[in-house]
Amino acid sequence: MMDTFETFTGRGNLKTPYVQVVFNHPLRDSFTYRIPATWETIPCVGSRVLAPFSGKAKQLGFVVGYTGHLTIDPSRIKDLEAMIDEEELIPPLLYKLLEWLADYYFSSLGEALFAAFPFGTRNTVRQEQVVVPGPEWIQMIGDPKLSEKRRKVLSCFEPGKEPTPPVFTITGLAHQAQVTPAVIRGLIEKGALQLATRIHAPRLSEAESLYQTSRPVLTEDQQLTLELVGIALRQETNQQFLLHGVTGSGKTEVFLQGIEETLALGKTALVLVPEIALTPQTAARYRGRFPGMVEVLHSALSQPRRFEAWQRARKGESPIVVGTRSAIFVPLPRLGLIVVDEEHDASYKQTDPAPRYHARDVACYRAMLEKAVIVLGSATPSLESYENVLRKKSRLLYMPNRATAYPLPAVELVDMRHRQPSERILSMRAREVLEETHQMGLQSILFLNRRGHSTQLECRECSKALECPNCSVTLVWHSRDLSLRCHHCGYLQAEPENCPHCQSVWLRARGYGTEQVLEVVQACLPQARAERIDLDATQEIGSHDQILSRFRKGEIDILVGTQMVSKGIDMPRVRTVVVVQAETSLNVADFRSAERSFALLTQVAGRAGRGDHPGLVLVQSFAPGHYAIFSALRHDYLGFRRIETKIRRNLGLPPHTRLVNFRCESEETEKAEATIRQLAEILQQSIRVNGHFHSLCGERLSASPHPTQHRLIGPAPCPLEKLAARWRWQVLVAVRDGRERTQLLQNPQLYAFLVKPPYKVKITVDVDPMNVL
DNA sequence: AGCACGCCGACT
DNA sequence: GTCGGCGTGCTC
Repeated sequence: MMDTFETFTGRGNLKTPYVQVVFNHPLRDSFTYRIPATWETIPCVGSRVLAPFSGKAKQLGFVVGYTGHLTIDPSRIKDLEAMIDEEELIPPLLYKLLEWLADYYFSSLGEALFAAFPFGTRNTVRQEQVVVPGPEWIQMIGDPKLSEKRRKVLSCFEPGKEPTPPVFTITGLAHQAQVTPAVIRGLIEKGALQLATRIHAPRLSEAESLYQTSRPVLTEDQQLTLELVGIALRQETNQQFLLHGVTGSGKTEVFLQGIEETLALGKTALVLVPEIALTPQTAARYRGRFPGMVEVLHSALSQPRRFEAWQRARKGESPIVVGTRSAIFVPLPRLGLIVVDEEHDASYKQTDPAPRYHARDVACYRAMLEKAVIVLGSATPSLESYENVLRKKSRLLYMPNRATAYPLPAVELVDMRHRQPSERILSMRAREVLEETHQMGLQSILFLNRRGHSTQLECRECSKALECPNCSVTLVWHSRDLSLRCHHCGYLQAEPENCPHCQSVWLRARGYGTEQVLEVVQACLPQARAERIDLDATQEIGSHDQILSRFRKGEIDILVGTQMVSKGIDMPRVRTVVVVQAETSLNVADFRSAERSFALLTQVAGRAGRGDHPGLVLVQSFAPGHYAIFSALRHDYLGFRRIETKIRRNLGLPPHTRLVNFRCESEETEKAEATIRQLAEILQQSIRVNGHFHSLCGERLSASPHPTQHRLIGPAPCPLEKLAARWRWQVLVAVRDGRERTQLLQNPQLYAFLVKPPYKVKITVDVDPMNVL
C-alpha cells in the first residue's frame, strides 16, 4: 500500500480505476471502489470520499491507496459517490504517523484517520453568512423618510463604528440594532445591505488583551534552557528534551520564547496542554504574546469552529496551535517545535474509543518524522520520560529555582492519626491557619479529590453499604438534593428510607467529600466566603471559569475543590493550600497511584505563595510515612523517583517494561472470565521461553530466574469489576520493548481470536494502559 | 461499528 | 392477522 501511496500522491496520472477506502469502524480491511469515468481528477491518498457502504448508507471514508487488479468479484464493486476534498486533507507525514499509530495501538487505520480528523461524519465545511453594506446603502441612509428601525440597522455600518470594517451575522446585527431579523431581510431585498460569505472572523477576546504581555527578563535557569532549545531548533534535526522545572520556575515563558525562535526560522509550533489546564488563561497567554497567530483546539469548541481553526493551521495562516490531546494531529506545515506541557498528565491518554493513544508518545514519534524539536515539560516528570533521559533518547533540562519572588512554599504535615474526634475532617491546625489567612486578607484553597457529601450510606443493623446496581462501587450521598449517585455510570436514586437488605431504618452516612468539607469550613469560619469547585458545582452554578474568575477578583475567600484546583490557578493572593486527605489517591488500585499522588500533591502545593507572600501548605494525612507523601513534603522529586523506580523494576512494571492490557467485558461474569482465560492461554503459548511462564497475581510477585520475554499479569477481574452492568476481566502482558510488543500482537492466532471474539463478549486491547491493577 | 435481514410476543 | 423486539452476519 505504501509504494502505491508514494507513486500516486499527486493526481491525474492514474491508470488504474480503483481506489481503496477505509471507514471509521474497527474493521481493518480496506474496501475497493471504482472511480466514476466521468470524474476529471482522482482523489488522492489522505483525502475523503463519500462511498456507498453496507446497505443504502453513504459513508465518509479516507482514500488509502489505489489498485489495478481486483481480488473480489467485479460485480460487487461500487462506484464512489463523491469527492469531498479536492486536495489531500492529511499530508504524507501525518498519514505516515497515523499508519504507525494504528499499528502501535492496535486500531484500524480508519479509526486512526478519523481520530485525527475529529469533525463528525458529515462534511463540515461551513461558511458563515455575514451582512455588509449594499450598493443602495448611501442613498438609503441619506433618505429623511427612512423608518426608525431601518435607520438603526443601517447606522451600524457608519464609518468609524466598531468593529472596523463592520461585520455582523444576521442575528448579530438584529441584536445590535434591537430589531427583528425580518427588518434586515427587508433591507437586503432593497439592496441597502447584502450578504457575503466569510470563512472566519478572529476577534481579540477580553482575556487575550488582558494577557498581552511583552517578554519578561529571564532567570538564569530560563536563559540556559532556552539557549539549548534554540541551538536544537537551529540545527533543524529531531531532538527531544525533558524540561523538569519546579512549579513556578517559569516553564511557560521558555515555551513562549522557544516558539518565537521557531517562528523566526519560518517554522510552526504546536503546544499540547492537558484537558483541565485548558482554561482560557492558558490559551490567552499564548494569544497575548502572539496576537492573531494562535489557534486553540479543544473539546469544548463546536465542530465548525474546530474545523475552521484546523484549516487555518493547515494552510499556514496560523503558525501556532495550542490544544488538548487530539491537537497532536493538526497538520501544521513545516512543524519546527512541539511542546507537551505537564507531560506526566494522564489525560493525554485516550481511554475510550479506539485508537487508545498517548498524545505525548505520538508527539515524540511525530517530532521524529517531522525532524522537529520536542520539549516535554513537567514539575514531576513521568518515570517513562525520565527513563528516556537515562537511555539518552532525551536530554534533561533542569530548572530548580522559582522565577517568582518567593521560594517553594513551606509544607507542613498534620498527622491525622492523633486527632481529636472533632477534627475528623479539618484539624485544629488547619482551622487556625485558615482563620489566620483570612485575617491577613489572603485566600486559601482546600483540596480533596472526592466529590459529594458522604462516600457511602451504610446500614447500622446489617452494616451493608448501598451499592450501584450497575457498577461494583458504593453510591455517594449528595446533600444538595439528598440523592445517591454513582460516579461511574451516572445512576441516580433518592435517599431510601430503609435498608434494601434488612429494611432497617437506621442508615448512616460515612466518609466525606468536598460537599462536607465545605460545610465544615463554613461552620468554622462563618465570616469567610467559601465556595466549592468540582464537577457538581460547575454543573449547578456555572462554568469552572466563572468560579475561578470570582476567586481571582477576591469575591471568594476560600475555595474547596477536587483536581480542578490543582491546575490553572496562578493567583497572587493565595497564601494557604490545605490538602485535606493526602492519601486518597494512594488508595486507588493502580501501580501508578504513588506517582500520581506525588504529582498531584506537588501540583497542588505549587498553587500557594505565587505572589508577594510566602505560601503555606498543610498536608493532612493518615499515612504520613508513605514515600509519595514525605517526598512531596520535601519537594524531593529525585528521592521519590529513586524509590518508585526500584519498586517498578522489582515488579517488572513500566518504565522497565511496556504493558498491553487485554480486557473482556460481558453481561455475564462467567463469559468474560472464560474468554479472558482462553485469551491468556493463547498469550501464554506465544511466549517462547522454554516453558518459563511467570504469573503475577496480587502479592505473589516473583522475580524471574532468567529474563523472560513476555510475562502475564493475571487474568483477574478489572479494578472496577462491574461497570455499567457489564462484568470486566483483564490480563496484562509485560514486554521488554516495542519489538517484543509488535511480535506479540502480530501472532496470527491471537489476531484471529481478537477479531472474532466469543458470543456477546467484547474484547479491547489497550497498549500502554493507564488505569490497571 | 452500523445496518439489514430474519424469526418470535403484544397490539389494531 | 401485523408491528417490532434485537440476535447474527456482512459490508467493496
